[in-house]
Amino acid sequence: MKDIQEKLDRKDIAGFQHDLIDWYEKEQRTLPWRENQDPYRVWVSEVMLQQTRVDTVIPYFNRFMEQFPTVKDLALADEEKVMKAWEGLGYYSRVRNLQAAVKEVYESYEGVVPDTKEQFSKLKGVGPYTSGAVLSIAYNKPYPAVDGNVMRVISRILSIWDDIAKPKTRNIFEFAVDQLISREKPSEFNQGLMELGALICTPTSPACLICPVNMHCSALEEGVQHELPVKSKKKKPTAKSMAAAVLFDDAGNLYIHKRPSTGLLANLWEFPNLETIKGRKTEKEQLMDFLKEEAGVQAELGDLEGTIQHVFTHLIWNISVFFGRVTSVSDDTMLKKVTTEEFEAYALPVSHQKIWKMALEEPSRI
DNA sequence: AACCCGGGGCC
DNA sequence: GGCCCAGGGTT
Repeated sequence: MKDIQEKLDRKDIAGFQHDLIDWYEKEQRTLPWRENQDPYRVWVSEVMLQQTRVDTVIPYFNRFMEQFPTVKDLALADEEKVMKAWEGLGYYSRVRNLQAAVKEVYESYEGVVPDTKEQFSKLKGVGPYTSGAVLSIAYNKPYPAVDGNVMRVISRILSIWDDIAKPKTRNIFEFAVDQLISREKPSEFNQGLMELGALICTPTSPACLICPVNMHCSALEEGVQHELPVKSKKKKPTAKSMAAAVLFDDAGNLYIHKRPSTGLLANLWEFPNLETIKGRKTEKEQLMDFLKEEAGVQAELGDLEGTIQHVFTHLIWNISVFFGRVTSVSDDTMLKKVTTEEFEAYALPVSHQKIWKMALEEPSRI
């Protein structure tokens, strides 16, 4: 940390703050969560923005705020409705934790989002970034909010060569931002850093020529802006073969399954499916056995309708899709029978939305 | 410290 | 196809 301190000692911190904040106040984008400083709105936006781009978040944020405009609304909302509002955003534990935390605020803080680091950081799903971001933006408290954007910007400003993929590296950047941050306008400072990372100091082609803080940038001075930040590579995803069944009965009902409350895609709904293995049995036979022995339904399956590929960060699903007609259901089935109308209210992962889209394109088959 | 947890858009 | 994104929780 000593070398970082020496770099900071050589910086014109007041000038950097001024140039950054001045630029941010002029050039900031109009975004729905910037309409006011309502801590609940800021909080929801920060959770949605975790690992998710601004353009993706905007429509979700607007719909979410229409449905759950206050802490009380979200605290008392039906969990399935909340999941449905998050459908397609990914990282679904974010919204499960958010609702749990908002319930805590409703019950223990009279619905007022706490304004101290100690209290706010204890809430579910609130880590060092989110607590710093919400407390600075909504309550104007001078805490660092170090995300990927900020690590990229600061690694260039100070010419820091530590691997930002390593967890402990974030401490170096929190130390640096803690010394750089404006005590007068911490909200504008933090948002300015992130805005700069999004608009100017981008990963592969930083626009240094028009950067408002280019005269403060060590990487530019050294000509190494394209080499920073240093980030080690992640391993490639592994592939899994799956088979899934879109099942109807003669009354037109669908049969769906709720995923477990932990792990991948927790609490979301899906068409019954299993991981298939190469061997003597065909995929269709494995799926038939699974439906009968595990899922608790007997069904006649058609031929392979098609395949879906879905890529996660660490995983690839190759799903063979079959359509089928349910002939009998056991009492202890793990499937839920729903009408096609009711089906619309259940939150499905995108992979299974793709399967449903296949079914809608072949209505004669089902 | 390493791994898990989604999805989309850009190059 | 690889990389990145306004990260946090679990082990």
